[in-house]
Formats: sequence, C-alpha cells, structure tokens
Amino acid sequence: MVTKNNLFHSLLNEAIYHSGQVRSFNAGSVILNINAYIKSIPIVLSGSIKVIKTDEEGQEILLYYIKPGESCIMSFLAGIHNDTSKIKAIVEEDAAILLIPVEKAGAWIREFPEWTDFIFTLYQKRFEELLEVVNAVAFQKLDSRLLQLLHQKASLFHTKEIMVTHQQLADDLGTAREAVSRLLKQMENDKLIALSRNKITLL
Amino acid sequence: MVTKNNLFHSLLNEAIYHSGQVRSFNAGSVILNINAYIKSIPIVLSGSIKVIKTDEEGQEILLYYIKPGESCIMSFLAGIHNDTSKIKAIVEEDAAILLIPVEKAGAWIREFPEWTDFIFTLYQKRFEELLEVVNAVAFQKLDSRLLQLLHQKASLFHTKEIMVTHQQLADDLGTAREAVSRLLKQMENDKLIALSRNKITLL
DNA sequence: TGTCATTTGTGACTTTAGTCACATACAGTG
DNA sequence: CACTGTATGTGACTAAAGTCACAAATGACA
Repeated sequence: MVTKNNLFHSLLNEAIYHSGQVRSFNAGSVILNINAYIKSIPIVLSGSIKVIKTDEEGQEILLYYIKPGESCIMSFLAGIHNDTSKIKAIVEEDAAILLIPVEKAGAWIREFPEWTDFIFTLYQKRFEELLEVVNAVAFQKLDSRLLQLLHQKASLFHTKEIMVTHQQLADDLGTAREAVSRLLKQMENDKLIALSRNKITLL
Repeated sequence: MVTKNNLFHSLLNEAIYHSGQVRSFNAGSVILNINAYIKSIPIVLSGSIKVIKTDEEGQEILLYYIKPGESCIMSFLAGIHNDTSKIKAIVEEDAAILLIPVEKAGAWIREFPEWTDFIFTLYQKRFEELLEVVNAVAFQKLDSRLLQLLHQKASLFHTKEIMVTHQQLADDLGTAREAVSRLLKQMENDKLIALSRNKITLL
C-alpha cells in the first residue's frame, strides 16, 4: 500500500511528513467542487477519486480517476495560481488522502527534482486522459464508450462484478439512462455481460 | 511583438539567447505530428499554431491555438519524458518559432523560477481549454459550437472577415461539411453572418 | 470570354441518441 | 408475506446530425 512514508525518498518524505496531513473520506464525499478555491493538494493513499466536469445544466461527464499514489493536478495548478477549480472531485471508493498545503507544493518544485518529476509525469498522464475523453466523446459511439467504461471500472475495482446502476453509468457518460439500459441489454444478448440489479458482470 | 529577447528577464533570456534558435514556418506546415518524438520545444514568436487531435480514421478536431508568447505544452511534457506526441500541430498563420532543446527546457526548471511559472501557467491554460473542448463536444449542439469557433477565429485573426471554407470549419469541429453549410445558411438568415466564397463575415 | 476545379446548396434518407410515459421487476423492511 | 422505493425494460416519438448524390455558383486563369 501507498503510505505517507514511502511515496518519495529521504528529504522529500521528511518534508511531507512535517507538512502533510492524512484524512479519511467516505465514498461519495466531494473533495473538490467547481469554483472552489484550493488550499491544499490531495495525494490519494488508498481508495480512489473520480474527477468529473459538470456543465451549467448539471450535466456531467467522467474525466478520469485518481488512484493511490496520484494527485489531483487541477488542484495543484489552480492552487499555486490562487485560482478556482474547474472540475469536481468525488470519492469513489473510501479513501485515505494526504493533504499538502499549496505553498509547500509550490516551494518543493525548487527543492526536490523528484517532486517536480512527480508533478510533470502526472500532468502528462492527465493530459493524455483528457485527450482520450475528447476522442471518445467526439468520435466514438455510445456502445463502445459504455463498454470501455465498464472495463475501466472493472480494472479500478479489481473485479468483474461491477456494483453500479444504469443511471450512474449514464451520468459518467453524460447521456440518458434509457440509452444505457438499451445498450446494456444488447450487450447481454451478445454475451458480453450479465445483468442484475445494481450489478453488471463482465463475461 | 514578442521576440527572442523580451520573453523573459535577464538570465533566462541570456540562456534562451544561447540555446534557442528561431525558424520561420509557412501556414500549413506541420510542426508536430502524432507519434513523433520530440527534440525541441517550440515557443511561438509571431503567427499562430493550431493543435488538433486526430483519430485513427483521419477524423480530426481542433483543441486550441498557440499564440505568440506561448508554447506547446504537449511537446514539453512528451519531450522531457522522451515520449511521443499524441497531438498534431499545424501552422495556421505564417509563424516565427523559437526552438529550445528539450534538455535545456528541462534543466531550466531548476534554475529559473520564472521559467517554471511560465510552464505551469501555460499548463493550466491548456488544461482549461481542453476541458472546454470536452464540454463543448459532450454538451453543446453544433450550432453554438460553430458560432463559437467563428468568434475564436475572428479574434485570432483580428478581423471579422474570416477566410475559411465550410469544409475547414467542419474539420475543426470534427463533423460533416453539409451540417456546417446548413447551419451557416441558417445563421445568415438570422443576420448573424454574411457568406461568400471562402469567406465568412461576422455581423 | 469560356473552361474547370473548387466550393457551396439542397433534397432525401438513415442512424443515433434524447425524451416521455409507463409497465415491470427486485430487494430490503416491517 | 405484503409493501414500498428504487431500478430496469420498453414502446413510441422527436431531434440532431451523418450520408449520399447531385445541382448550382464562384472565381481563377488560360
């Protein structure tokens, strides 16, 4: 497991030990909301966080997951520029999160190359994930997006039995529940999945 | 105008002066292609570059423009990680571009806080622009996306007379030319624009 | 001025997904 | 077991946009 003490090496870990604070959050907790000012950068130790973009009408779409050992890059960016968040972050699985004050996160850039590399690597990953979302929404049909989402959730939860409702899937995809239900039924007929209440099993 | 010598202050400018190289590119030149390895980071001095995402079937969609004084953050990220580009960058208006070797761009992070800030600020901007693209593609209808694109181009070129074909607009939006033509006709009827061959005028 | 490549206009049709309105099924609780 | 809230299934319809197949207009230039 990722802990506060084995994320990085020596001096940086020392710094984190002195400045960071670990907190627990239950599934469903909103870690970061649209337009919120950011005072600390979260690093996920266990559990997972989902990051979504919401529009004015409350429509939402899943952007990516933050997994153990990763941070929320949007917090970092907006944080060091004293700006507001453009996204919303919700705990998906109960999570332990290491909170680091923004000032420290900014200062460490100059002190610890390892920290800088951590930030940049994460940046690149998020950037590529966002590009994937653009690609999916712009060019892929709902059925393949849905199947991909199911595989993503299966991999995140390390199980083929995904506990989720059609409505939740529809929300993640930014579409209508009926469309999801119909496609799932189709996928069941095609022997790709098995359906039951609150649960979808990948075959 | 932005030049090689007034982008940053003192020492950093000195460094850029010694390491950077200015080159000219004509409109249409491909600066960066999908899967290309990256050896230098471009900073636009004049003109503009458009960054697009293309999928396997050659479908493409406009992500954002790089304007004078800005750089291509994807190059930077992929560059310092010795990775390949996931996007394509094409010169939109004839451009003068300052090329900086990747190693330098990486090293300066430790030497010049101003450089680091430049990179992070740019990152944040691109991230937010990408979020806007996701939002537009996921939730907005083609007519408003088209109108927004026209305004974006008008502002970029500093003119209300946009020299562009319907096909080019369709490509930027990742959609079909016929759809664009029909919507433009509608917008002309609504007195929002005036149409002529290769040219659209905002009213 | 006539020719020709390119651009634009348009009808007809299909596909995909969003909307509305219910019916039905399920699981947990009293 | 009956009740009840939630989840799922489904038909019918609408809307948006993609596709196909041409027609018409435009402007460059021979």
